[in-house]
Amino acid sequence: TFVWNTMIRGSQKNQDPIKTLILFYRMRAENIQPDNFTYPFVVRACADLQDLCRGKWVHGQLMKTCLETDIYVATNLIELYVSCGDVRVAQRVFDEMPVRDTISWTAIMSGYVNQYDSDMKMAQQIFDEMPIRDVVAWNTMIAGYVKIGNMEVARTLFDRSPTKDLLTYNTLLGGYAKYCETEVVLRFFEAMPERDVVSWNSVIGGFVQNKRVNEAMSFFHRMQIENVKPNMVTLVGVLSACAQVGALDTGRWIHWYIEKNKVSLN
RNA sequence: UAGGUUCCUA
Repeated sequence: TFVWNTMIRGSQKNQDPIKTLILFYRMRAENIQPDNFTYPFVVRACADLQDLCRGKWVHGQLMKTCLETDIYVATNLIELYVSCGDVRVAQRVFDEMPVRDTISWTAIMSGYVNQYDSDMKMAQQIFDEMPIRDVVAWNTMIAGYVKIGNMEVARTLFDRSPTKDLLTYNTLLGGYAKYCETEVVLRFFEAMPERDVVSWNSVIGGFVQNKRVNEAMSFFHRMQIENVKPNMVTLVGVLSACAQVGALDTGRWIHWYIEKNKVSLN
Protein backbone atom coordinates (compact mmCIF):
# COMPACT_ATOMS: atom_id res chain seq x y z
CA THR A 1 0.00 0.00 0.00
CA PHE A 2 2.81 2.37 0.84
CA VAL A 3 4.40 1.92 -2.57
CA TRP A 4 1.06 2.55 -4.30
CA ASN A 5 0.45 5.63 -2.24
CA THR A 6 3.82 6.94 -3.26
CA MET A 7 3.00 6.44 -6.93
CA ILE A 8 -0.40 8.05 -6.52
CA ARG A 9 1.23 11.00 -4.83
CA GLY A 10 3.54 11.32 -7.83
CA SER A 11 0.61 11.35 -10.22
CA GLN A 12 -0.97 14.21 -8.33
CA LYS A 13 2.23 16.19 -8.31
CA ASN A 14 2.23 15.81 -12.07
CA GLN A 15 -1.32 17.12 -12.11
CA ASP A 16 -2.52 13.97 -13.74
CA PRO A 17 -5.85 13.05 -12.10
CA ILE A 18 -6.59 10.36 -14.67
CA LYS A 19 -3.41 8.58 -13.80
CA THR A 20 -4.37 8.84 -10.14
CA LEU A 21 -7.64 7.08 -10.88
CA ILE A 22 -6.00 4.43 -13.02
CA LEU A 23 -3.57 3.65 -10.22
CA PHE A 24 -6.47 3.51 -7.79
CA TYR A 25 -8.38 1.02 -9.95
CA ARG A 26 -5.31 -1.11 -10.50
CA MET A 27 -4.75 -1.12 -6.79
CA ARG A 28 -8.25 -2.46 -6.23
CA ALA A 29 -7.86 -4.99 -9.03
CA GLU A 30 -4.86 -6.39 -7.25
CA ASN A 31 -6.71 -6.51 -3.96
CA ILE A 32 -4.53 -3.99 -2.24
CA GLN A 33 -6.46 -2.05 0.36
CA PRO A 34 -6.46 1.69 -0.17
CA ASP A 35 -6.08 3.47 3.15
CA ASN A 36 -6.67 6.89 4.61
CA PHE A 37 -3.55 8.13 2.85
CA THR A 38 -4.75 6.90 -0.53
CA TYR A 39 -8.21 8.39 -0.59
CA PRO A 40 -7.46 12.10 -0.33
CA PHE A 41 -5.68 11.86 -3.68
CA VAL A 42 -8.49 9.88 -5.23
CA VAL A 43 -11.15 12.29 -4.04
CA ARG A 44 -9.06 15.20 -5.22
CA ALA A 45 -8.70 13.59 -8.64
CA CYS A 46 -12.50 13.38 -8.96
CA ALA A 47 -12.76 17.03 -8.01
CA ASP A 48 -10.13 18.02 -10.55
CA LEU A 49 -12.05 16.13 -13.22
CA GLN A 50 -15.34 17.58 -12.01
CA ASP A 51 -16.56 14.01 -11.91
CA LEU A 52 -19.27 14.07 -9.28
CA CYS A 53 -20.60 10.62 -10.16
CA ARG A 54 -17.27 8.95 -9.59
CA GLY A 55 -16.80 11.08 -6.50
CA LYS A 56 -20.06 9.82 -5.05
CA TRP A 57 -19.02 6.27 -5.81
CA VAL A 58 -15.69 6.80 -4.05
CA HIS A 59 -17.61 8.32 -1.16
CA GLY A 60 -19.65 5.13 -1.04
CA GLN A 61 -16.50 3.03 -0.88
CA LEU A 62 -15.29 5.21 1.95
CA MET A 63 -18.42 4.63 3.98
CA LYS A 64 -17.97 0.87 3.62
CA THR A 65 -14.48 1.09 5.02
CA CYS A 66 -15.33 3.65 7.67
CA LEU A 67 -12.64 5.98 6.36
CA GLU A 68 -15.03 8.76 5.55
CA THR A 69 -14.59 10.36 8.95
CA ASP A 70 -10.84 10.66 8.58
CA ILE A 71 -10.12 14.36 8.80
CA TYR A 72 -8.08 14.56 5.59
CA VAL A 73 -10.50 12.39 3.65
CA ALA A 74 -13.54 14.31 4.84
CA THR A 75 -12.01 17.68 4.09
CA ASN A 76 -11.27 16.53 0.57
CA LEU A 77 -14.86 15.33 0.24
CA ILE A 78 -16.04 18.78 1.28
CA GLU A 79 -13.90 20.30 -1.44
CA LEU A 80 -15.19 17.78 -3.96
CA TYR A 81 -18.83 18.64 -3.33
CA VAL A 82 -18.11 22.33 -3.19
CA SER A 83 -16.27 22.27 -6.49
CA CYS A 84 -19.18 20.41 -8.04
CA GLY A 85 -21.59 23.01 -6.74
CA ASP A 86 -23.25 20.99 -3.99
CA VAL A 87 -22.64 22.86 -0.76
CA ARG A 88 -25.53 21.07 0.95
CA VAL A 89 -23.84 17.69 0.73
CA ALA A 90 -20.55 19.30 1.69
CA GLN A 91 -22.25 20.66 4.79
CA ARG A 92 -23.58 17.20 5.58
CA VAL A 93 -20.09 15.73 5.35
CA PHE A 94 -18.87 18.47 7.63
CA ASP A 95 -21.68 17.92 10.14
CA GLU A 96 -20.90 14.23 10.34
CA MET A 97 -17.21 14.70 11.06
CA PRO A 98 -16.41 13.52 14.57
CA VAL A 99 -13.29 15.65 14.71
CA ARG A 100 -12.67 18.91 12.88
CA ASP A 101 -9.72 21.18 12.62
CA THR A 102 -9.24 24.71 11.37
CA ILE A 103 -8.73 23.49 7.83
CA SER A 104 -12.03 21.63 7.66
CA TRP A 105 -13.83 24.64 9.12
CA THR A 106 -12.22 26.85 6.51
CA ALA A 107 -13.05 24.40 3.73
CA ILE A 108 -16.79 24.47 4.41
CA MET A 109 -16.72 28.22 4.98
CA SER A 110 -14.97 28.65 1.66
CA GLY A 111 -17.71 26.51 0.14
CA TYR A 112 -20.30 29.14 1.00
CA VAL A 113 -18.02 31.91 -0.21
CA ASN A 114 -17.20 30.27 -3.52
CA GLN A 115 -20.54 28.84 -4.52
CA TYR A 116 -22.22 30.50 -7.46
CA ASP A 117 -24.17 32.92 -5.30
CA SER A 118 -21.88 33.61 -2.36
CA ASP A 119 -23.68 33.17 0.93
CA MET A 120 -21.75 35.48 3.20
CA LYS A 121 -24.31 35.17 5.98
CA MET A 122 -23.57 31.46 6.28
CA ALA A 123 -19.86 32.06 5.86
CA GLN A 124 -19.88 34.70 8.56
CA GLN A 125 -21.82 32.41 10.87
CA ILE A 126 -19.27 29.65 10.41
CA PHE A 127 -16.45 32.11 10.87
CA ASP A 128 -17.96 33.27 14.17
CA GLU A 129 -18.50 29.68 15.29
CA MET A 130 -15.12 28.23 14.51
CA PRO A 131 -12.93 27.69 17.54
CA ILE A 132 -9.69 28.86 16.01
CA ARG A 133 -9.32 31.39 13.21
CA ASP A 134 -5.97 31.41 11.51
CA VAL A 135 -4.72 33.72 8.81
CA VAL A 136 -6.22 31.59 6.03
CA ALA A 137 -9.66 31.78 7.64
CA TRP A 138 -9.41 35.56 7.81
CA ASN A 139 -8.19 35.72 4.22
CA THR A 140 -11.10 33.60 3.07
CA MET A 141 -13.62 35.93 4.71
CA ILE A 142 -11.94 39.01 3.28
CA ALA A 143 -12.00 37.39 -0.16
CA GLY A 144 -15.71 36.66 0.28
CA TYR A 145 -16.63 40.24 1.03
CA VAL A 146 -14.47 41.38 -1.86
CA LYS A 147 -16.30 38.94 -4.09
CA ILE A 148 -19.72 40.35 -3.26
CA GLY A 149 -18.36 43.87 -3.64
CA ASN A 150 -18.57 44.88 -0.01
CA MET A 151 -15.24 46.62 0.32
CA GLU A 152 -16.18 48.34 3.57
CA VAL A 153 -16.56 45.09 5.49
CA ALA A 154 -13.59 43.63 3.66
CA ARG A 155 -11.49 46.54 4.84
CA THR A 156 -12.80 46.25 8.38
CA LEU A 157 -11.89 42.57 8.53
CA PHE A 158 -8.51 43.38 7.06
CA ASP A 159 -7.87 45.91 9.79
CA ARG A 160 -9.04 43.51 12.48
CA SER A 161 -7.10 40.47 11.32
CA PRO A 162 -4.45 39.76 13.93
CA THR A 163 -1.85 38.53 11.47
CA LYS A 164 -1.52 39.36 7.80
CA ASP A 165 0.43 37.62 5.10
CA LEU A 166 0.99 38.49 1.46
CA LEU A 167 -2.31 36.89 0.48
CA THR A 168 -4.17 39.10 2.94
CA TYR A 169 -2.77 42.14 1.21
CA ASN A 170 -3.25 40.73 -2.27
CA THR A 171 -6.88 39.88 -1.55
CA LEU A 172 -7.77 43.41 -0.54
CA LEU A 173 -5.63 44.88 -3.29
CA GLY A 174 -7.51 42.78 -5.82
CA GLY A 175 -10.78 44.19 -4.50
CA TYR A 176 -9.53 47.74 -4.82
CA ALA A 177 -8.35 47.03 -8.35
CA LYS A 178 -11.77 45.74 -9.26
CA TYR A 179 -13.99 48.33 -7.66
CA CYS A 180 -11.98 51.41 -6.79
CA GLU A 181 -10.18 54.28 -8.42
CA THR A 182 -6.65 53.73 -9.55
CA GLU A 183 -5.32 56.16 -6.98
CA VAL A 184 -6.73 54.09 -4.11
CA VAL A 185 -5.19 50.97 -5.62
CA LEU A 186 -1.80 52.58 -5.99
CA ARG A 187 -1.75 54.02 -2.50
CA PHE A 188 -2.47 50.60 -1.04
CA PHE A 189 0.01 48.92 -3.36
CA GLU A 190 2.84 51.24 -2.41
CA ALA A 191 2.13 50.74 1.27
CA MET A 192 2.34 46.98 1.09
CA PRO A 193 5.25 45.43 2.97
CA GLU A 194 5.91 42.88 0.23
CA ARG A 195 4.71 42.41 -3.34
CA ASP A 196 4.73 39.40 -5.60
CA VAL A 197 3.68 38.80 -9.18
CA VAL A 198 0.03 38.54 -8.13
CA SER A 199 0.15 42.01 -6.58
CA TRP A 200 1.57 43.43 -9.78
CA ASN A 201 -0.99 41.60 -11.86
CA SER A 202 -3.83 43.07 -9.82
CA VAL A 203 -2.59 46.60 -10.30
CA ILE A 204 -1.98 46.10 -14.00
CA GLY A 205 -5.43 44.55 -14.25
CA GLY A 206 -6.90 47.62 -12.63
CA PHE A 207 -5.23 49.86 -15.19
CA VAL A 208 -6.44 47.69 -18.03
CA GLN A 209 -9.97 47.81 -16.71
CA ASN A 210 -9.83 51.61 -16.72
CA LYS A 211 -8.26 51.60 -20.18
CA ARG A 212 -5.15 53.27 -18.85
CA VAL A 213 -2.90 51.33 -21.14
CA ASN A 214 0.19 53.49 -20.80
CA GLU A 215 0.23 53.07 -17.06
CA ALA A 216 -0.31 49.35 -17.42
CA MET A 217 2.72 49.20 -19.68
CA SER A 218 4.81 51.34 -17.39
CA PHE A 219 4.02 49.03 -14.48
CA PHE A 220 4.87 46.07 -16.67
CA HIS A 221 8.29 47.58 -17.13
CA ARG A 222 8.65 48.59 -13.53
CA MET A 223 7.97 45.11 -12.25
CA GLN A 224 10.86 43.82 -14.31
CA ILE A 225 13.12 46.51 -12.97
CA GLU A 226 12.17 45.30 -9.51
CA ASN A 227 13.00 41.74 -10.51
CA VAL A 228 9.49 40.31 -10.44
CA LYS A 229 9.04 37.84 -13.27
CA PRO A 230 5.86 38.31 -15.31
CA ASN A 231 3.76 35.18 -15.72
CA MET A 232 0.98 34.24 -18.11
CA VAL A 233 -1.61 36.27 -16.24
CA THR A 234 0.58 39.35 -16.51
CA LEU A 235 1.00 38.93 -20.23
CA VAL A 236 -2.64 38.20 -20.87
CA GLY A 237 -3.50 41.39 -19.04
CA VAL A 238 -1.00 43.50 -20.89
CA LEU A 239 -1.92 41.98 -24.22
CA SER A 240 -5.58 42.64 -23.69
CA ALA A 241 -4.66 46.23 -22.94
CA CYS A 242 -2.89 46.42 -26.27
CA ALA A 243 -5.86 44.88 -28.03
CA GLN A 244 -8.21 47.43 -26.54
CA VAL A 245 -6.38 50.37 -27.98
CA GLY A 246 -5.04 48.61 -31.04
CA ALA A 247 -1.43 48.99 -29.94
CA LEU A 248 -0.15 46.51 -32.44
CA ASP A 249 3.50 47.44 -32.05
CA THR A 250 3.44 46.95 -28.31
CA GLY A 251 1.56 43.71 -28.82
CA ARG A 252 4.28 42.49 -31.11
CA TRP A 253 6.89 43.47 -28.59
CA ILE A 254 5.17 41.34 -25.96
CA HIS A 255 4.90 38.46 -28.38
CA TRP A 256 8.63 38.75 -28.87
CA TYR A 257 9.13 38.99 -25.13
CA ILE A 258 7.24 35.75 -24.53
CA GLU A 259 9.43 33.82 -26.91
CA LYS A 260 12.61 35.42 -25.69
CA ASN A 261 11.93 34.66 -22.04
CA LYS A 262 10.13 31.38 -22.53
CA VAL A 263 7.45 32.30 -20.06
CA SER A 264 5.95 29.09 -18.78
CA LEU A 265 2.74 28.63 -20.65
CA ASN A 266 -0.48 27.05 -19.58
C1' U B 1 3.35 9.96 1.76
C1' A B 2 -2.11 13.74 2.04
C1' G B 3 -6.30 18.66 2.93
C1' G B 4 -8.36 25.14 3.30
C1' U B 5 -7.42 31.51 1.19
C1' U B 6 -5.32 36.04 -3.56
C1' C B 7 -4.18 37.87 -9.78
C1' C B 8 -7.28 35.10 -15.37
C1' U B 9 -8.15 36.46 -21.98
C1' A B 10 -14.15 39.43 -26.28
